[in-house]
Amino acid sequence: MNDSPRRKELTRLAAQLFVQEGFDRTTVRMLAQEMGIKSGSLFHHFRDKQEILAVVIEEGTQNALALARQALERSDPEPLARLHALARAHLETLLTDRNAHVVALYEWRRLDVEAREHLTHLRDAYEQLWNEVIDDAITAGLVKGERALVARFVLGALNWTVRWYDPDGARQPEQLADELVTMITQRS
Amino acid sequence: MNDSPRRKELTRLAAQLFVQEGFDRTTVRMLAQEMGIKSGSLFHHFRDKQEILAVVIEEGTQNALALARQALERSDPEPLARLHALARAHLETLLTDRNAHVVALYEWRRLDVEAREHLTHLRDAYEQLWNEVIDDAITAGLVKGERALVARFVLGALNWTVRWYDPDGARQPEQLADELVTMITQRS
DNA sequence: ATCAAAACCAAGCAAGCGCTAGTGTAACTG
DNA sequence: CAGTTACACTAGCGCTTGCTTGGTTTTGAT
Repeated sequence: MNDSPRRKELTRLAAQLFVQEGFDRTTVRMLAQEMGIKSGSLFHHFRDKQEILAVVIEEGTQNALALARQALERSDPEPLARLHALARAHLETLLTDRNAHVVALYEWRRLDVEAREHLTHLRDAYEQLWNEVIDDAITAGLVKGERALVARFVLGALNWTVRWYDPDGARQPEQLADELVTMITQRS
Repeated sequence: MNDSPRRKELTRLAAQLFVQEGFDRTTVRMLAQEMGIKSGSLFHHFRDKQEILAVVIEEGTQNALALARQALERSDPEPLARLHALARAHLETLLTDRNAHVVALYEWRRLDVEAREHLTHLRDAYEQLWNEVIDDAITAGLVKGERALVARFVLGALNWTVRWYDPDGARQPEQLADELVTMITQRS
């Protein structure tokens, strides 16, 4: 189908409900009510319930990928600066576009096979950015460890923030990113 | 209810199904079939479906807590040794008792209020162990950062392993734990 | 003013859901 | 041996689910 503005808005609402209730417990009737239409009308915008999930996750991932690339382009080419930039970009999308990413993290397994394959490619592209940046950081002696493991540990630490981060708290996403980089980099 | 050996076995099977299908998509009929009984008989062992989830998570958490305490008791009292010991214990339970922990991580929100409160206390007790160990590591100058943030980053990195770790791969859980500790500790 | 496309609605189907009621039976317990 | 308990069964109730159908209204370009 298309990507009309109406559909964008519906997707945003769906993401919110999926976070609140979980994908399986969110009924098409709940979705429709939140959108101010009847449950039957929902299938004019989306082929089926699964597609809504796929669209929510796709949009979040595309967004993250775009922001990460932008951040790297604008960054100082020094390995440490790039590491900071990518970590900040990651946390910023994660915590502002939070709903979509929580859904991506928690409901990934509910995607059907085709959607999962498509989105896996997107996610791989995103992780490739991390691999490069971390490779450089290790080569420069900033970080100790194997690339593959470091990347996974770092992404784990960052993604885990959606579980405890309080947006109303005093701390900004950037500060979190800097703290993480501090933790894993060696004193020069 | 009790904690008969039969119930233990049923719990183990339930955990496996919950991981495969997710809690909501796992029907009582599926559970019963996997257990070799009819769906009605299931409610002789568990009050309702929710209770099965609670029991699965409780058992996993109790196990992790016991193992962590044991590991700390046996460990050399040096901060670095304790950090290693706790990380190893964490990954060992996480990856051997994997099903229960995946359920705990993914289906926590499906718990009803009472169960969630009870299990939150258990989890807090577990995290308290981490807080102490990390506090000592920071004081000893092994790790840079704030205690609260370091603990959350480390737990995130460790828990994330359930998403990518391949038990048939060459790497042992202990090695992973050591790699993580290497990454976050400062060269002496 | 016209008319196609887009958006919506009322009604409901077929399937599946968690759970209950009532019964049978074999194994323990006094 | 009578009584109790543990465990399983059959049958199905009441309800919700995702989705379809067939038709109506709204919108916007010409």
